[in-house]
Amino acid sequence: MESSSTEIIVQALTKAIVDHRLQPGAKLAEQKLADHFGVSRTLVRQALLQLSQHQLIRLEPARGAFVAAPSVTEAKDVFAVRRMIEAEMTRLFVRQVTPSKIKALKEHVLREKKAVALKDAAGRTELLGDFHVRMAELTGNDVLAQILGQLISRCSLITLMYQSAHAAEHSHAEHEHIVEALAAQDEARAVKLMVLHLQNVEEGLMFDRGVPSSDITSALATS
Amino acid sequence: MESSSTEIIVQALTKAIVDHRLQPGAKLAEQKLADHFGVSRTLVRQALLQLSQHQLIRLEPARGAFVAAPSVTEAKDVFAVRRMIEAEMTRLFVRQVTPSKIKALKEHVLREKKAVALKDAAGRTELLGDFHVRMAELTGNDVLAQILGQLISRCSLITLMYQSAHAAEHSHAEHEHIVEALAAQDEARAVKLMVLHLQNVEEGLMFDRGVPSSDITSALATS
DNA sequence: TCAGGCAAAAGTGTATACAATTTTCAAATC
DNA sequence: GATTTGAAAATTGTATACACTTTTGCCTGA
Repeated sequence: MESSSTEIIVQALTKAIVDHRLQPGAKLAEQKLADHFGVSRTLVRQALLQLSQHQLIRLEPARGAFVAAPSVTEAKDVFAVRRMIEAEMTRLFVRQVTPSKIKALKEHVLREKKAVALKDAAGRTELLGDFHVRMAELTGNDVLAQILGQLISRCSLITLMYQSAHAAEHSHAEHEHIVEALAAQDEARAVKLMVLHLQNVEEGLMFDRGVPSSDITSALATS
Repeated sequence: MESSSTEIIVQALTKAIVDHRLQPGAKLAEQKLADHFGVSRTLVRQALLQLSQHQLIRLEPARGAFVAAPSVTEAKDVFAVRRMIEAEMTRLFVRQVTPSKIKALKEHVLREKKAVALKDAAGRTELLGDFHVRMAELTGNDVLAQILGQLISRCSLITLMYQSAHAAEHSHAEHEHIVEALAAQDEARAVKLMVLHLQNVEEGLMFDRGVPSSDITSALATS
């Protein structure tokens, strides 16, 4: 079990969903995916089961798999949990900061800068999320990194549904400031900046704009 | 998809693992489970895949499924994350506390008292964990409840591997004190008690005692 | 007695077959 | 023209078949 074929399908679909190539509400038919990946439906179903546990798709009994369309409530809940975890994570990070850890974060922020400069929307969103996961990994707590990774991938979907075009550049600048505070071992400032950063990201989302019904979206996409 | 047969198998195996009827390291052969539940291996495999994502079992390629045996490092990581989340959760709870929420928690603590009195070890462990999930649910943040639920079920496995016989009663008393602080809307005290409680639980675990190798355990268990 | 090796048995990984349900779409009815 | 109906097509849910890997256990030879 735990074959790598299944893992490849999960990765590919995750990327397609997070990159917004598959719109929220889109149907994922098993046989079509099986043909595309050159495997049987068995492996596709394994992959879909995993994706549903990651909350990236929704499985409706006897109807199939659909790309998830997180509700505004769910979006706010995810961000609330992220603030809880990341505020404490930031404290933990400051307490055990080392030059090499700061170096690792600075290198990551540099990659972000390049992605922003290149107007690479998909890669940018991914890197902006990875900053937080990288921080978690650097604390040495694997469970923390895993839990946060889950939340971030759910955020990606939310972000891509609701985020305005210009909000992303803000995030990058805020990451830079957070790293500075971490380097200075200024716990209070680092925590404050992190919480503020997450609030900014959440507030930058346009929850007021009408969320397109998934069915309508699909209809328009195929017409 | 998402049939209820699979869900039944997941529930049954989860309970068996958390209740310690299946020891860490025990092999879960697909055909035996299929026979036991009266279904084909297909559904068993779906269930095992889910359990592996919940970290309750380990899947080894071409070798099969084994009940997870969390390492000491992983145990400490899980508790560290729980402290992060639950400290903030307690703050959130106090800020939006209502009489009916306190009532709900008090009723839960009462059920704990009964389980402790009855020396019902399995039900006791379950209820002690559920206290924290119930708190999360009462904050109205479903994502929080879901994430914490995951961590708690991992803790159950850890607790059952390492917890001393007498540590459980402490937890119950501490839950009572936490509820009192919540009812008094004393945020600082509630948070302090919660963090202390989690530290006590973790320190009550006997990490120093030799962790039996899973294979040896199985061998001795069947002899 | 014990280590090594080989064949049989058991178990997992993937594909396919078939049953059950949903979707589609055209014909019939109002 | 809109709505209902019903059969065909498509799709999902579950079981089974088969290839491949691992485990088991006996047999051999030192």
